[in-house]
Amino acid sequence: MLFQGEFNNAIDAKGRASIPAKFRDVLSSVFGDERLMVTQNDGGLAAYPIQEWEKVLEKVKSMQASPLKDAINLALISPAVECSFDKQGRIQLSKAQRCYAGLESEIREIVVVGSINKIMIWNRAMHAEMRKHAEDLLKTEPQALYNLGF
Amino acid sequence: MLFQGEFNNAIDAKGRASIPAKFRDVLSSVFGDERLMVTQNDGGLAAYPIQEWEKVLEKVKSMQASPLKDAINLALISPAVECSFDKQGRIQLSKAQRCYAGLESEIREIVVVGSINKIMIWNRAMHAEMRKHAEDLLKTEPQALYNLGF
DNA sequence: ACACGTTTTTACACTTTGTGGGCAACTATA
DNA sequence: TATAGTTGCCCACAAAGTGTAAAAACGTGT
Repeated sequence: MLFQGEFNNAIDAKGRASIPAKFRDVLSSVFGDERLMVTQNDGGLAAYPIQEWEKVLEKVKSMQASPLKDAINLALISPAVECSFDKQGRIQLSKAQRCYAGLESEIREIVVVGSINKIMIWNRAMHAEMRKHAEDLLKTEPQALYNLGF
Repeated sequence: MLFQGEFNNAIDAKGRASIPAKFRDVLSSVFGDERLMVTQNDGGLAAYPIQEWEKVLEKVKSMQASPLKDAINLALISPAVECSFDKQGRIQLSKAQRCYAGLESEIREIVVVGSINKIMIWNRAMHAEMRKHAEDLLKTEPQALYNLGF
């Protein structure tokens, strides 16, 4: 369990998103490298430790050519940008990234979510909606949840 | 029957929730480990002994991909954070957790409820309403209750 | 009902983290 | 070459989290 938990942080007018200190600690202690590869996925931004990103890249490279591989390259690999932290623990998101993730100028509220080997960044309102949908789905499956031990 | 009973405890201004000593005793005597994984569920917070959480995780991991699995990851797994006790028997809840559970700054009153293999934490007012709804439902099923021996 | 030990709450001081703003260097454009 | 926009760096303040101590509340057994 590397990255875990949800954090209600902010993005400032310049597009700098602050990342929880916990996550930075994981980066430097586990990976020894505070850089992140930030790409766009599923309406939000996904930030991978460089090491993890390399692993993903290898796997994609070894796929044989197919429309799926092309789509992965186009939608996930190409948009990825390397980011590092400023002294206040923030990463600078590009305009394209903010645009994709619905983080336009006035919006300050984001959620930073640990997701095992990567860090997700969402517009907070969007994330709340996704969570609501997820919870509605869970409510229709009480038995399944019980069986899983929840 | 591991965790059992309701306790009207408090959460302080910094978001530290005190957990009944009884539950801590169960943690150290049964599990030999006082850490908890605290996640968000159903409007409150659910705290699992690490051992129990691992079991749940294994089961979820072994599910095949599906919308239900995605919902579980989004709503239950990702928000989970490991907590341990301070010297006064309290756990620090994150801002996001308090926000989710309706435990904003001024609210001090919580209920800590034992629920077999996990500990639930609720805003006390919210819990009172849920209980009321539950009781209303029970009134519509007197025969079922009688058959159960109540 | 009382005294004792345990548990819970309150209070305060201190550290860390997060946020906003200013300034200068750099880029791209016209 | 001027201009506007972007990026990085720095500082300072505010908010949040951590730790400790002591008071208050609670429960137990006598």
